[in-house]
Order: sequence, then C-alpha cells, then structure tokens
Amino acid sequence: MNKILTYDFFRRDALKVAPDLVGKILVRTLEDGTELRERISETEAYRGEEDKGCHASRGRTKRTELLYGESGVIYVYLCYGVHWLMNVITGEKDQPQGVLFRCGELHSGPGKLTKFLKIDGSFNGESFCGNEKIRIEDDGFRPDIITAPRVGIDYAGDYWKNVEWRFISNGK
DNA sequence: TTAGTGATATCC
DNA sequence: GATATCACTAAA
Repeated sequence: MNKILTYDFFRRDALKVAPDLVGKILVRTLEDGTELRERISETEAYRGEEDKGCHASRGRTKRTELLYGESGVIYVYLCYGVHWLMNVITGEKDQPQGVLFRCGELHSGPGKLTKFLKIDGSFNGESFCGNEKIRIEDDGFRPDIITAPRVGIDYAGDYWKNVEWRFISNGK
C-alpha cells in the first residue's frame, strides 16, 4: 500500500522537501472518480524573502500570503495568462517557502503538468493533507537526484539565478 | 525567435 | 485607471 504524504513531510525545509518529492506520485481524483497519476520528475525550491526568484521576495502581499502560511497548502499561480503553475508550501509558518512542481515523468513543463492533472486557480489555497481531489503518494521509489540551476528567473540576479535548487530525477 | 495571454503589483 | 512584469508554451 502506498503511503500518502502528510503535513509532517511538508513541514520540513523546502530544500529537503523538494528533492524528496522527486519520484513521488501525484494522484488527482476527478469528479467522476477517475484517478490521474503522474510521477514527479522535477521540482524547484523557492525559499525566503531574500531569494530573488521567490514571489515573496517582493514583500508579503495578498498573492504571496499563502507562501507564509500552512505547510502542505497548494499555491497555484497563473503565469503569462495561460499556464497554471502548481507549488506546495513547505517549512515552518511565517517562512515564505515553496516547491514548484516543474514536470512529471510523462509531461515536461509545469504548464503541461497542471493541464494534464486539470489543476486550475480553484486549487489555490487547497491542501495536500486530507484532500479528496489531490494527494501525493510514496511507493518507495527512490530515484537518483541531479541538481541544477533553476530556470526562467534570469531577472533574479547572478547568485540566485545560479543556485542549484532544481532537482531532477535521472529516471533510475 | 517571437507572439500571445491575463492576474498582480506598481505607478500615476 | 494605466502600465509593466512574469516560475511558459506553441508556432515558425
């Protein structure tokens, strides 16, 4: 029986949660009971107000308020008016941390992942803990993790642009 | 390489 | 109210 990840898993530091999430399985249950499954193959950590790539670096606002909140909460963000990007909040309360689900085994790209799983803005503020619609399972799979600089944040400056907070499964 | 897209934040 | 910005994708 697969283990379902709970609050304690997400409450740790984003830099611990992000690599641990790689290889886990996202399970999305639709209205009609259909289950969509996809193994996570890539995540990125966003951590703290000093992280220029993190939304919270520009201050605590209505949008980023969630980042400061409860671990295990889903933060969905509409990017470029087209793509829903899904994050999960990690770390202790009042620390703006999150992990972005960057891509799954079957779909590369965060926009495609959320499209496949039928995630949209209505999931903003939902939680992975005790949620019937979406959860994350651990089937014991432990891939080797490759780290790399995050992508898409050229504006964040040389240091934050190059820090290796991107975690990729090598598929083994 | 570039266009498209819309919510959010910031500037009047 | 108006403009600038963006953790992207698809088309060319």
